[in-house]
Amino acid sequence: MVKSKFSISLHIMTLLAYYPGEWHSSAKIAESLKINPVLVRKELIALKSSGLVDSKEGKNGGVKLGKSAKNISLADIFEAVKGSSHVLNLSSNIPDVSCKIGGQINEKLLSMFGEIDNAIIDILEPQTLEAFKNQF
Amino acid sequence: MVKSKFSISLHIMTLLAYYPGEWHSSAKIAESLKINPVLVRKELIALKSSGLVDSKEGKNGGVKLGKSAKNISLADIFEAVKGSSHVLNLSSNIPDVSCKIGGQINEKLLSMFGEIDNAIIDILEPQTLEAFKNQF
DNA sequence: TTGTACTGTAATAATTTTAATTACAGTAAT
DNA sequence: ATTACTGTAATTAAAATTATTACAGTACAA
Repeated sequence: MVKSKFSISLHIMTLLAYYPGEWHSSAKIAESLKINPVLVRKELIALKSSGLVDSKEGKNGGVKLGKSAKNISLADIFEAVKGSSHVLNLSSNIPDVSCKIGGQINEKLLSMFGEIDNAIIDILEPQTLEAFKNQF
Repeated sequence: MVKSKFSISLHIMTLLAYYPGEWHSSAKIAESLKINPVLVRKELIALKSSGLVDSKEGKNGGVKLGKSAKNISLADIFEAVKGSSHVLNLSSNIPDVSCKIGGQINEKLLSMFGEIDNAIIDILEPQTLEAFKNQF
């Protein structure tokens, strides 16, 4: 998981929650986040497939929340962004498999990464997008 | 925090715990992890300054655990690696500060990142390096 | 007292990852 | 038809990560 994607997606979702009911174009969102519109549209792919946002093509199109901010938790956003990856990574190189530790450590690490992801989900679960946007 | 550094440091620490009492050279460690020896020595900087490893210069030098694996938790290693950074990051660009949300979101995100780091520490705290290395 | 095998660290190069840009087909409103 | 969007692919640019090279400093040991 790219470490800054959660920040970007949560920022997008907060904008949508702050101005509910409106269709937001990726260009306007990108202007606010100061990132490229194509990157916004790419971030939206995961959020859409999780049902967190709806999009409309064509003139006056854009994106809006797929459900009420009260019914979206920050864990929902985190899980959408994370997908099947983890917040932590293995080393890019495969360790020496002839070594007792090197041959087995990656599987142990991967299961630990799953626990770590779940610990993050647990603390984000009770936090709603509604409450988050109301801070602003 | 670089996402793969925890994996690298934990692998190093596991090797040291598996063969306690010996001085391990960065070259041997690097060979086992299949990474560059200089990268190993750089990883060791944080582990040394946290007292988790001792090092010895000169011939027959190397590194070994700074204390018993029973007294090292995986959280100790995580915190050493993490330092003052977070596992998640802000977007690399500064959002539009004239926007109600853009002007304030980074501080909210940073405090959330602190909570996330702490949640990880909480689940790693009860896990000792001794128990981890005994899996192999 | 010299050779050997290390750490520590800096500087640079190579590689990989991430983000930006360009381009354009498809869609829908007007 | 024109305009303003999404969706997506392809390419380029920039940034981050990792590897490599180099060498001063240290300690052991012949």
